Amino acid sequence: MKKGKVNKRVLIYDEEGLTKLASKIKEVRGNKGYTQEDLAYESGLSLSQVARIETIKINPTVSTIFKIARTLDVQVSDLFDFKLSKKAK
Amino acid sequence: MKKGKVNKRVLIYDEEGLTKLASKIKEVRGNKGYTQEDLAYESGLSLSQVARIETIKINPTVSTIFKIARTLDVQVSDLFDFKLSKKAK
DNA sequence: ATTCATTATAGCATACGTGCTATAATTTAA
DNA sequence: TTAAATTATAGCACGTATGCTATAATGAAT
Repeated sequence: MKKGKVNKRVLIYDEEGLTKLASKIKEVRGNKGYTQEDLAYESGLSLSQVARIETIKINPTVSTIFKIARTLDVQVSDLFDFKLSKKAK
Repeated sequence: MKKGKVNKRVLIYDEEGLTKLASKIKEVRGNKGYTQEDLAYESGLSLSQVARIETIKINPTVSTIFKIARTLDVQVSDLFDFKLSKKAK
């Protein structure tokens, strides 16, 4: 055991889902002819945040995704229109 | 794009979307015969977190929703199967 | 009313999501 | 190539999502 802190928190970071979500957002944004800056400005999000989401650097909150969906004028479910692999049991 | 207008820091908390998401999760969880504790245990989330989501106390991250979807064995898009009102422009 | 199960609330510590400002890297246009 | 547009990265401050532990409220069962 390492010295110092012991209880390291297991972080919730679903790489598969975040990767697929990022692809969806990029896809829809591109299809609408929006730049990251367009999306950021119209949604009220920061440009850095949009970039971080699309490059899978963070695990955004659902309200952030709601803002993106509203701005891109798609259903939220459209941004989650992919399948996750089954969890291990 | 448009510049010169500073983005005001606004709390990101989409009450409408979070309320509908909470309803969906409760609905699906109930239909599967899961208690909050079942869902928490199997997903690896804390019971308090599940309760906070269902009572709309927090704005969860998407990875948290991915865990719930996997545990309830539904598509993520099923948990977002609702419409948001159009954004004001 | 009394148990039992389930759901909701509360306080704390800590990791991290987010906005902001800058800068770098990459892509596109000329 | 050069310049411009677009995307990506980085560090900081602040608020919050999350786990944990515990307790309280609610509901169901008759």
